[in-house]
Amino acid sequence: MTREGRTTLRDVAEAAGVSVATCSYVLSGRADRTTPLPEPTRKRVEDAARRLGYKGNTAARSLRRQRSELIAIVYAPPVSPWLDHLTWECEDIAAARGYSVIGVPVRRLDRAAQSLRVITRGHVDGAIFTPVLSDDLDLTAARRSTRALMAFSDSLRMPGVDVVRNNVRTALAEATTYLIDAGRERIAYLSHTGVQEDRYLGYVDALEQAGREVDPALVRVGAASREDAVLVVRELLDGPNPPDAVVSESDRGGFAALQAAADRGVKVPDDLAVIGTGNTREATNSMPSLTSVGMHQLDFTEMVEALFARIDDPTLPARELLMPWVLNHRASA
Amino acid sequence: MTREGRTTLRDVAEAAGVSVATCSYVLSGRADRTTPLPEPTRKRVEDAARRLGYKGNTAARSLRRQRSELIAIVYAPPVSPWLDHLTWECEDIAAARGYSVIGVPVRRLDRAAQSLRVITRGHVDGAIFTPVLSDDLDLTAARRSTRALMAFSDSLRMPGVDVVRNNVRTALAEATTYLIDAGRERIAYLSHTGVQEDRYLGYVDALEQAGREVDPALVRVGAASREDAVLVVRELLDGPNPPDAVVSESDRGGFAALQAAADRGVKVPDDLAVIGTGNTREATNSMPSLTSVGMHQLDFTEMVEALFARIDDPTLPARELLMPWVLNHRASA
DNA sequence: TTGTATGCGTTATCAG
DNA sequence: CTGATAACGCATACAA
Repeated sequence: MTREGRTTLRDVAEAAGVSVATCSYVLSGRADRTTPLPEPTRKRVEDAARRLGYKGNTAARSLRRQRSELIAIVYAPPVSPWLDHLTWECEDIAAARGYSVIGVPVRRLDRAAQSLRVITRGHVDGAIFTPVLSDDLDLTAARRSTRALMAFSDSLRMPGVDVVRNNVRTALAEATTYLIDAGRERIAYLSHTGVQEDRYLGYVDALEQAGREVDPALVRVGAASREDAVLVVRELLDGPNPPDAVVSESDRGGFAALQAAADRGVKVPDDLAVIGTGNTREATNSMPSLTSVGMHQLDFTEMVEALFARIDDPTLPARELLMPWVLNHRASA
Repeated sequence: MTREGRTTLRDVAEAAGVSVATCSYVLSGRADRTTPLPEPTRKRVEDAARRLGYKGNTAARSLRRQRSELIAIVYAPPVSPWLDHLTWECEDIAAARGYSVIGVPVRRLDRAAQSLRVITRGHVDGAIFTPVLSDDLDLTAARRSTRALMAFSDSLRMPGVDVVRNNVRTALAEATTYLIDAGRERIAYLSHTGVQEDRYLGYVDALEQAGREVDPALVRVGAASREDAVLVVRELLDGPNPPDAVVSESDRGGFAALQAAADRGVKVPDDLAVIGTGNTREATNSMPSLTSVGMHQLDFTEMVEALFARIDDPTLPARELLMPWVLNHRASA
């Protein structure tokens, strides 16, 4: 042990009676070299490494190799099942390639630079920016510091970064239009944090196209959690002019609306139609099941593969992946 | 730009016409040196850095300084509001000290080593292991590789790692006993993933102390998501011998029980008492509000401070923090 | 006040 | 088949 108790490669080398170069070769150097296996010494090294509990040092390794074998998922709390799903699909694919995945929470935009240091100064080989953030953050620094960048965004267009288009705006317009066509008169909009501009605009688009005005009293900013959102919807329902439909920016808000309706004895979908966003798996199981705008089914494989393709070869032309959102009809609307 | 487009300190030095040492001094070296400020050149360096978009390189810096200014929160999906809360409290305190926080998801225990490489081989200055994981993972490697380790666990006892005791087992026993004393006959237990052994044991303890047997039919492993849990509870309620009380390992499960009861027209708490675990903020807002076992209020400040104290001085004696769980009475039981 | 030299732990290159 | 040796990018002690 050299300094602070951490076992270094030199410790292993001394214990095994060989050079550090040899240790590095047998321990980390892929056996892809011409020489197959130096059987006799190999075991000595491996034993020594195990005995000393050698774990390697990522900082040194990635400094030398210019690779960290790490990818990051950048997200804005609160967390969601959607994020969970994305994370585990990433992890599965990453694990198969020897990569690990970390999450990078960005809570406050004014502090984003600090949170993103892992990306901008660190050595993350690739990063995925989830929906809201892709549009609110300046990704130039991140792009220069990583081999690959993937962003969920319908507007972003940046050389060298792959992007996932969700056509959120048109999808929410479609959902709203569906409600209009079904004869709903007072369609409320339940937003999340106020930043998901695109989704809200889809709602506005549909109203305008139908020659209606946006009623500010029907547009509510829900809180982060489901139970908080319930309060908001209850308030709506208790008001003088309750809505006969709710479009929510998230499934979470959709469930909240269902729950608030149940609390107040409002029948869904007869008295209140509810449409969520995200099309999470839970939408199928709620009572009643939740009509939801979103990907028909969650599958990020293609996206993650594309990320790794670019990690392997950053000169690849920027791709534009389509993961279209559709209106998934269920019982609530 | 030296190699692949990343601006290095040398680039800045050349552009500014000074040495790298000087650049390092003005850009990163805390001005704690005796000399206050070399005003004239300083600006030149800073300008050059900005112009070239210099961002530094964590790998090199932490290799040299033996510090990464990074702390990790290790968790097992699914994510929860609890985790969100912990994360942002960490982030607040961390930001004030120039640190960033990352999340490390550990989905599969058999792949934990891979996921934890960031901790064991990487340069994370400190790590927080959240409840379930603290007991299922071998933390020795992690301890040797970080300056500070904090674990939520009632059983763990490891030199050099600080630990948060929650007395989960006795707390869940207390909750169950409360139900027994209230005359509940068939108390179901809704578990999460089957691994939260301690919580379940609390339930068992209480039953045994009351001279009752555990009815396997009343112990259900709920799914990860809320809507899945609803299905489980509905099934219970539809069974031949429905429970008159539910103890859930999480608030999520508690909400699910409330919802299932509403679906089935079962009155809470008259026909069915419900107690959740975690005492999340949402428990106050549900309808009816959810009685929940957990910290009276979520406040991780002391814990995070302790983590940083150990980062500053790893030789500190291991601390044992108490964040006692109590039964928070509300309308559902 | 600024520059030179050295090393952090690892891997890649190239001799022996 | 193994071992010197030289970087990777940065920060510090020390010399100028």
